[in-house]
Amino acid sequence: MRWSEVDEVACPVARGLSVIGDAWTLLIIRDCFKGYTRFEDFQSQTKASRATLASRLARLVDDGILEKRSYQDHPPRSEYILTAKGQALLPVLITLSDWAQNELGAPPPNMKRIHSTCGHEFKPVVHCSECGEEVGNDVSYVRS
Amino acid sequence: MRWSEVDEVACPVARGLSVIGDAWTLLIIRDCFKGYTRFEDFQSQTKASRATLASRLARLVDDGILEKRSYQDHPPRSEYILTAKGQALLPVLITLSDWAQNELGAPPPNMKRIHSTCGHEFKPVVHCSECGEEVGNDVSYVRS
DNA sequence: TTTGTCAGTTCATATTTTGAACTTACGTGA
DNA sequence: TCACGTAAGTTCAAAATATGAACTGACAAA
Repeated sequence: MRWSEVDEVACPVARGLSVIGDAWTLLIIRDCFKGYTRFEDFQSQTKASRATLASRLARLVDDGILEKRSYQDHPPRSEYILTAKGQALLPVLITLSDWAQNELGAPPPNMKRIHSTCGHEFKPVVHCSECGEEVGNDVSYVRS
Repeated sequence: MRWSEVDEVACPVARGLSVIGDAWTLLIIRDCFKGYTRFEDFQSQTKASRATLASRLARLVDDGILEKRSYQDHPPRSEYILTAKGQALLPVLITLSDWAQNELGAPPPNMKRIHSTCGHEFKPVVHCSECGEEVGNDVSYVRS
């Protein structure tokens, strides 16, 4: 099976990965969260080749993760903005970043994550929707 | 820059993606969480080509995400088990799966996620480590 | 007039991925 | 004993993708 066909698999992880699971894509989205919006920004931040970058951006627009907006007509210039669908990826980025820091010894990001409501820099803590308690490694999967 | 060089970038997201950010890798890890351990299992579940699968498994072992255990010597047969580092990826998989279900309309997984401590199927809810309240879209990033 | 910016595209060359067949070593049933 | 079946890969040629560098087009600033 080609990677381009994973979107046909009936599994939410596979479907998610068909959109954001290849090289460079999540790096571009990370930059969107940092506030970057333009082609040249993405190029200098990710260092992906220009051709790859152009194709990734087009796919993300196609998939409704980014919105392409023209900010000038002559010459045509565009910027890319996260849609709601794209913004909903924040938890994925957060958990990935935390995993890399805890398990790979990756350096902390050069950005602080602030909970706007309380104003503090924070770590995300996962709780159980049913009992309200914090969830750690006490998760298991059973066939349904 | 080649994708194989992203591991040199000083950013936790990039470092994380250098390990799990390419096609097939996270799909293999998903299967590990489902309890699969063998080459043929991964092949029939992911449908990645055998060559790609072999190279991904080797990389995951190299990176300490999976442990390769021999379960028979003649002929040599191995199984792959998640290490603690690998198990720590569960939140990434959960958030990705939930995003795909909510935003892509992906079907629910064929597995139930159980909070062993309380015994219920649950949804993960992210809380703020500082104020304890639930965190939604009220997250912002500022340069530090 | 030269240089710079921006959002790409084009191109020839590398690198990766693909499916299919092959390998090795055993077990099973006829 | 012979033909299959299983398992974990490897090998191969062909196809698909990615790469860096150069180019484009339209403008702006020095």
